[in-house]
Amino acid sequence: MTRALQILKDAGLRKTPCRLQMLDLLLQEGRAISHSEFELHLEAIDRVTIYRTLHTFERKGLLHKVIDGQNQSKFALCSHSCDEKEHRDEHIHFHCENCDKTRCLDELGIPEIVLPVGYSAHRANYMIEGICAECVGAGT
Amino acid sequence: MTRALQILKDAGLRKTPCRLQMLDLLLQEGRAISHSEFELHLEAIDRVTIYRTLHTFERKGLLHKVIDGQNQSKFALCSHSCDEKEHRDEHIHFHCENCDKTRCLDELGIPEIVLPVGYSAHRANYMIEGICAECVGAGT
DNA sequence: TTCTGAATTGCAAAACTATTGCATTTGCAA
DNA sequence: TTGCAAATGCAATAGTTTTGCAATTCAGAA
Repeated sequence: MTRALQILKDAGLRKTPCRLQMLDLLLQEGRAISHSEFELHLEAIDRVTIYRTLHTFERKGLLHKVIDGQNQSKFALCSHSCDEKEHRDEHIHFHCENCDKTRCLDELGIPEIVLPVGYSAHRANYMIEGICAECVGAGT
Repeated sequence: MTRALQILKDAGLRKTPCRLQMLDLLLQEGRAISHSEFELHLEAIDRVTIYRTLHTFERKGLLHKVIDGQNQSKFALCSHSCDEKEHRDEHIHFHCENCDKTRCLDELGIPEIVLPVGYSAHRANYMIEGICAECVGAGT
């Protein structure tokens, strides 16, 4: 059984071509992917279905939305224990200004901050923009 | 001379009603403001002019774009030495889930991170979501 | 103060991005 | 194999941002 199929089963979701292709792309690329990029890779699939699948995956805790600086939502596979009830995404994201790819730096936790009195935190988001390892030294 | 007028002069920009009103709102609120919120407050001004003014201000180093947790762009006055050439915005942003307002926590610097080998950072963005001091204890 | 050119604005239209409704198709368990 | 809820495709709608262009406005020079 493929990895994608296993993910769908674990989430209690039906196996459909759209879902399998989207998971395959995410697994293959290992980074956050935008709706428009899915659209390019899944030619036979309707735009709307991709939107709906993204929402379904997010709701089931399979994906988390990544905010990059460009007003574009991207989605990355949750690496560990996310599910319908509890959604944790406490790592740093990196957006490359050269190739525009966004990656989760799963190994880097977000440093805690002491907030001013009166503020209480639920969630934190740490985004770094720069040049990624693939682009460094590769010219522009 | 009003504060807003001084800002425009320093930036070498012409005085126009739209610009003055936008700066006044930013100065008065002391937080990041979205395009749609500007639109509500500046009734006689065209949407497109607001978009263009935001771009102009950003380019001149008067504003920095803040991405809140909903992937909505908001704009906040740069507090110190930003200009056309150098743009620094190295502080934490806080987005209140209750009132939806976004503030710059100017006094809180962004903790530095040691990136994996090969990555180089230009800019960092640290966003905290939670409940702000005004909303805590005020019920929902 | 008046004039003039460049900057700025408003309006219309286009380009994107995202959502909704509904009829049809599909996956899966009984 | 069949039935039905889930998922999809298509059309339409809603929302956001950008672009082109003509008209207006600002600020410095005369």
